[in-house]
Amino acid sequence: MLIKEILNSSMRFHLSALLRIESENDRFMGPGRIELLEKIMETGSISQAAKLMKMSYKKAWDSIQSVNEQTAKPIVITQTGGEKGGGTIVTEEGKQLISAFKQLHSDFEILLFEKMETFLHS
Amino acid sequence: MLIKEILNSSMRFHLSALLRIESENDRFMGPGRIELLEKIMETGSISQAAKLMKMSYKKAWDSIQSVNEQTAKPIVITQTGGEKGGGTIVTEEGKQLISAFKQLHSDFEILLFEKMETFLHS
DNA sequence: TTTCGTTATATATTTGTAAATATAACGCAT
DNA sequence: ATGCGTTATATTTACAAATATATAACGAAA
Repeated sequence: MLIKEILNSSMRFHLSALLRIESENDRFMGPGRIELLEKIMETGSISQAAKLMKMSYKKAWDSIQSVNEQTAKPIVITQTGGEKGGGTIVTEEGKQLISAFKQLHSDFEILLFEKMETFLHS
Repeated sequence: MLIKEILNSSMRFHLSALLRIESENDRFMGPGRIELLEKIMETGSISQAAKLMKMSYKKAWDSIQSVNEQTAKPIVITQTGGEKGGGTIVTEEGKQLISAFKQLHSDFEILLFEKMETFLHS
């Protein structure tokens, strides 16, 4: 008997996987941090990026702090004070990291779909 | 510049993905539920299985309830009262589901490792 | 009919995480 | 000097999820 015959046929099932890169103790990169970095690129500010995502400033700050602590080259550079009160930019290395992770992520989405088909017919 | 050169070289990074099968509203199957089903097979009891996993009985019961509600064929069969007070068995369909999910999961472990290598050298 | 260990169910408590709040520090510009 | 909007940091509050607790129901066996 196939797996799909065991499942409730009126329901639609799918495979989900929250893809993350982790180091020994800490998480390093995932969809949430990617979105945060992209919003920082757009706005030039941690606080505005957090607001756009409806994320607390503290969580946003902790996140970018964590990312920067796990890289040899800084991913974002923050400036306190100054003309506009300060701001944050994403470095070239940061942009490369975003791009590589998004590629990885989309590759995985495809794999998830393929593997689910195999599973249902096993 | 390669991604691996951006990361802190003294840390070890890996790709993680909590693999789950979900329906529209509910989760269906994941590593926790697989372990629970296996422990039920071993002990013949939800309460003993929960104790082995240090899971609350309620969570265990809710989980197997949820699984059974999402299948055409029952995955576990529970009996209330009787000689030993009752008990729970995993059906043949349940055993097949466990086997298929574990295969899927181990396939993915390999893919995760391979994709991480590609990522680091991109 | 009493005992037993289990399933079944509801309610209360605890715990952990996230968010909210408050405040200080910063540095350019006016 | 003062104001501004931001980063930086600590503390408090709120919420959600898991756990703990309590109790009823069950049915075979003694």
